[in-house]
Amino acid sequence: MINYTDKQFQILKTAEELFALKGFDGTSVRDIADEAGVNVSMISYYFRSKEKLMEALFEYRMGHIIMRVETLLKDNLMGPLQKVNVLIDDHIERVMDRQKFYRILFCEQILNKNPMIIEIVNNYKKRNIAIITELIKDGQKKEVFKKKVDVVMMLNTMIGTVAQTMVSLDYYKDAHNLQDMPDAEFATLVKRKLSIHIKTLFKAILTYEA
Amino acid sequence: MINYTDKQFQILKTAEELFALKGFDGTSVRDIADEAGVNVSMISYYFRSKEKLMEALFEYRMGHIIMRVETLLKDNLMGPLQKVNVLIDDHIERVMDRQKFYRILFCEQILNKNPMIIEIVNNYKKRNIAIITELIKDGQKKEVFKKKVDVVMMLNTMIGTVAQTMVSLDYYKDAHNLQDMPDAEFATLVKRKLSIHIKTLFKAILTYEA
Amino acid sequence: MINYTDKQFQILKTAEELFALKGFDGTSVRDIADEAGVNVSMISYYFRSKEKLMEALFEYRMGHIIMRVETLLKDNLMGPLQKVNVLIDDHIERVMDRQKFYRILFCEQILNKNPMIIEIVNNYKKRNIAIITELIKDGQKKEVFKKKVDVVMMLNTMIGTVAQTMVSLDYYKDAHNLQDMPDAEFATLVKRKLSIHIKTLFKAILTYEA
Amino acid sequence: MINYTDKQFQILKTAEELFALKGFDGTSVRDIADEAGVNVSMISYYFRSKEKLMEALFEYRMGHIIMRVETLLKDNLMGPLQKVNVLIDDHIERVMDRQKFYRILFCEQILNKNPMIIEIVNNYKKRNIAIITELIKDGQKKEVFKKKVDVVMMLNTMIGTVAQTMVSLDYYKDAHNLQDMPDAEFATLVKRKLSIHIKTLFKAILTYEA
DNA sequence: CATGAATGAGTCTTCATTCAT
DNA sequence: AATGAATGAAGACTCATTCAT
Repeated sequence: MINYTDKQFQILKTAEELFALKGFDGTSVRDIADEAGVNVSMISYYFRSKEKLMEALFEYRMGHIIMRVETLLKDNLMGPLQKVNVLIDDHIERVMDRQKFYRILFCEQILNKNPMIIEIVNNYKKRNIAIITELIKDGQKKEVFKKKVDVVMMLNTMIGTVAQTMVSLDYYKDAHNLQDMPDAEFATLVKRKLSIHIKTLFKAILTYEA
Repeated sequence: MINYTDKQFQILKTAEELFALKGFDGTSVRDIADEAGVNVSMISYYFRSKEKLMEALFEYRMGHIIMRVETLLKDNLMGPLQKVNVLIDDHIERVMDRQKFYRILFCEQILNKNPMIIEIVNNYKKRNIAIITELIKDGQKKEVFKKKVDVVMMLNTMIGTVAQTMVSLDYYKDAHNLQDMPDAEFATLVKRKLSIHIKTLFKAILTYEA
Repeated sequence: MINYTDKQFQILKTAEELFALKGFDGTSVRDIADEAGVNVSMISYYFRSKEKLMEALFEYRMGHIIMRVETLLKDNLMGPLQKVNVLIDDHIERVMDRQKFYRILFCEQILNKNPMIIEIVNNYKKRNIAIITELIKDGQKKEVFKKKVDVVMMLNTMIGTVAQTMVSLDYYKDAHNLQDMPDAEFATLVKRKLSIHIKTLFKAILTYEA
Repeated sequence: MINYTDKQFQILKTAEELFALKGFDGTSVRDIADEAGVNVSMISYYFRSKEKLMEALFEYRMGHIIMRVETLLKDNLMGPLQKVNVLIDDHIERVMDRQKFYRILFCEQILNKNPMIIEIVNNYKKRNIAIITELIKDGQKKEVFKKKVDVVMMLNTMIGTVAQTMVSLDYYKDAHNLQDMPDAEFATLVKRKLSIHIKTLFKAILTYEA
């Protein structure tokens, strides 16, 4: 994990903002430099190229994410379902709190142009699947979970539902006339809705007999 | 619905291909022209601008989509759950068969730069919600569905799960060592998996008492 | 003098309008075609090229002008000063009534890119000088005009004053709060002002002893 | 008043040259760049756009002009007519010495497309009228000038005569077989002719009783 | 005779990057 | 270490004209 100076971090943050807003190709290094209040040449100087800047952003954000997940499941006091629920909340929390970055992530995943980023994303996915698989096997052994569970689909539902909810936030706000609700309150509302919804889904897949 | 000449359609198709692959801003009109085997100026000539080309693509694809949905639910022989299942299969079918277009759609939805496209998408979403809401009310009246159903979340799950599955296809293929499976067969496999998965989820939300 | 069909004349008229408004290079053949309600290819078809269209316009307008001047001075009942005054009024009338064309003419004269047009203009100027010189010599013989008269400067004053007045019309209207005066009335007003002004100037140069 | 670097000034000068020769729309930024010996992108880099380059040129030249006029009339030793004469000579000098710029100015005035330039020109005109009006009122108070004077027409005559003379220089040279006269000498000749001519005109309008 | 489709050269501008300092 | 100037390549788009029908 590289330690960035204030200026470097400022660039990174601005890049995240603009990439999320206008896409990688829709954002010029000049845009970033202007918005960040630094000279254009600084970007090449610090990050080598626009592409490497993007990769630096991914490394920075993904690094932080992975570290958080690690410790979460070592707890021995929680049951399997409880752990799954924690995982769900953790994911919701993470995505909703880092919406800008996740917008970039989803876009990049769709286009999958940059192989370096694809690899980062795939590694992350692999880890997640491994962890969840482990968890579920444990739950099956303890006979809390049913035998046939499609982990990949389950994850796709979690990730996809949260993503789709995130990109529809504006629409949701408009549709429910919540324009005046404070952002923080609205975020909490959505998170709670998501949490209940996905937990219900997962419980259905994992525990009920079809 | 405009009738396109062969050449115009060729451009439209190529644009879809490249936009899906490299994004709107990552694709130059020259790329499209070269790939489509036409002169660069033809694009401006036929579609006025790169942006209008994109919009033309959206109008073309969305027009076709909307027409299909319309007739689907007028059938009176099917029960509410059956209709929901038909809707799910229709959505899966549509997205998986038009992956390129849906990649563009998801990207645009994330970035939401072009207001004209946002409107098209929102209208589509509004229609879908209206249709499903109608369907569910009918099911509730007939006492097949439970009382409290969050339609928006349900749709987000359907759309999100399919989307997430689509963008993970490569990963999925690799993870399951299915590189040698013929594309058509693989597509059928994924569609079936998705169908079962989402139907299970929906049945749980709609019918089981929590 | 070529006889133009309705369509050809329509093009010619539209070209005059647009050349006067946006200059030759600022006007595209497509602009002209659209405004004239004809197909783009018609312009090349009828006039060979954009440049030839301009030349056709000049031939058409200049031809008409020359014809009018010709007969004006054969009258034997008018004295020399009276004839000069008629010439002044004729010039004012012509320029003010064909402002669009004269805008093009002045611009082309300033830039003098097209040699063919320069020649047309120079021929016209030569004729004017010849006629006036003749007139003045006659006046000098009759001892109505003083001996030393700079014909070229005199003409420059007439042409220049009218031109400068024409291009300043908008400013003039604004400066004198005449925005509400009907166009025809305003035109008459300006013409009268110009007429008196230039006649006064010419009388001073031609008759008074300095 | 911006201070331009050598390179920027070189571009400005070349632009003036080419705009005067081929008009604004007839001159491409590539023309300017090539002629000025700089990279094409430098023009956008320094001046933002071709249009802004034109405006920069106008600001530069008009700024210099206005500064000169300012001090001219504060002199208390000259009489009103003398001051008018100084003004005439100043105008002649200015236009003849900056022919290129004034060609552009006249063209722009004719087409009046760029509102920013129109404003600059109108302001200049307003100032001139104000100054001259002041001068003439003074002359009337001192009973050197007659009561009724049309200041606007007077200015139109001065400006128009000089302009018309300038654009006819080539013709004039040819007509009088002065092709061999050195440029400087020819310029002096024309300036003197113009000076005498316009002073005569103005004296007639201002002092003689009609 | 008249025209809609088509084109390649050209338009201005912006791009990410490099260079000299 | 940091930066303002500079650049060539590429961006989308418009141009006047031609050609097949």
